[in-house]
Amino acid sequence: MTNHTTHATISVTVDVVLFCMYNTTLHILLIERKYPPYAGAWAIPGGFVDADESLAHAARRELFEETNVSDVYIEQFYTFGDPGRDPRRQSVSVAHIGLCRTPPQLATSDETPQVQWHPLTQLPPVLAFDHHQIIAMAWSRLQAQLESTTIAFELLPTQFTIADVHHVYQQILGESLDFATFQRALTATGTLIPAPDQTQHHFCLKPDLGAGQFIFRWRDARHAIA
Amino acid sequence: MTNHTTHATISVTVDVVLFCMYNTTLHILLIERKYPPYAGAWAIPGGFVDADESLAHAARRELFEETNVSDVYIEQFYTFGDPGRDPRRQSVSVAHIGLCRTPPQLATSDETPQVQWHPLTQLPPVLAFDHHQIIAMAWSRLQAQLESTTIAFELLPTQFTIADVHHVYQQILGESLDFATFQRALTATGTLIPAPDQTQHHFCLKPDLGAGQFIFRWRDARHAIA
DNA sequence: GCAAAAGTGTTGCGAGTACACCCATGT
DNA sequence: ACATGGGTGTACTCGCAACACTTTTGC
Repeated sequence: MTNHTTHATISVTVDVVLFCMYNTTLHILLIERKYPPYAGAWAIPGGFVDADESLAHAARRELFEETNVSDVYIEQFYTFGDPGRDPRRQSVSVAHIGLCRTPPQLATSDETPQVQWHPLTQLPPVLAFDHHQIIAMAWSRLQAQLESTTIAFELLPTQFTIADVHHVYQQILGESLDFATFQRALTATGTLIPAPDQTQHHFCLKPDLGAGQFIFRWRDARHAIA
Repeated sequence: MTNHTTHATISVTVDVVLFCMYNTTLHILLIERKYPPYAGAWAIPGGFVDADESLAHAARRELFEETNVSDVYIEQFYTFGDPGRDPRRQSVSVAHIGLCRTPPQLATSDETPQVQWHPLTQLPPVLAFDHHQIIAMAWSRLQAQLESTTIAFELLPTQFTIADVHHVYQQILGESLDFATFQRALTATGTLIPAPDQTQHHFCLKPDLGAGQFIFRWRDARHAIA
């Protein structure tokens, strides 16, 4: 912060690993690159940060421009800046996790001929840049946050059954969980309230939940993650 | 990643919140800024990323140039990029946690008239830029990692007693922990081995520990964090 | 329509476990 | 001062099974 000499010109980009429940399994959104480098390869959406724009805003904007997806939950999780990760120039990518509730309407643009959901367990063997690493880290971060945040509910409608939540947790963790125990642990968080205008069995999250108010205590889930 | 138009020129900087046990309590390293903006205010060390340099390398280099501290553990934790966080220009700061084992020899430079340890619980009321927020987030991340990583051992010599570890954990969490329970939980991780060339009561970490191999299971510690 | 089936939420129980607390011992 | 173990009582976890209720399905 005190260096007054000239410094390197580095591009600042944002990338988004967008998760969604699609056909009852966890998918992420990939686009096909039109131009080199990695022309024809699949990549996660992303692009340059504009002037006077926050990182989260840039992530949402690029996602919308390239895939027509809007209204998603966005959360930054890591920044990738190894020299050589972009063969053209030195570039730093602030990577984000994106979660959306129901598969939104996709649309291609001039720049992105293909936009498609891919099952998390069957990704294309080669991806552009270091995107394989970014996706792996996004998934692992998503798993780690299940215990302490309500992040999984961003993959569900605002009203949901406990069975829905159970299914999402199983998908993210990649293992099956005893339902009764899951249900107890979930209600024990004290963050669920019955959905107002719905038939039975539907709940929604308490509004204005602060950070750290959601504690999902489940010992064996922690075992499995580690 | 596909945008070929010109884009904003954004500075990429790194900042380091360097933790250290100093006089048996947890301190962080601050420098006094010499030039505007925030001339005279305290700040965490940091600066611009050079050409063909990784982010971690930049963090280590800036830390050394500004404070003469080297050989520290560095780990990235968040990137701050709100417009306006630097009044001069749009700038993105990739923030890092730094941990060092014993208070190293400090040295000022032309650019940094003052380099000093500050107790984490008594920071100067005003800090440069958004550094207060950065420090708060670094501390909270450090706490969260105690359960699942060996990060706390980076604050200790390579050989240590269990009481040393106990003390560090208490400092980071800001609360006292029952020693007997702590000792049992720590040895239960199976990651400690007796120190080779030392008198009794000294241990060191198992070498080549992989990620996820350290699980510190302690219910009430989790209670307190949340 | 009606009965069977499937889905959903809830409760009880028992075996095993984790934990806090205190103290004793050896080094 | 440090590491270690014992002992105890409490509280909790988890998986399994059973049950009540609703919605859907099939005939």
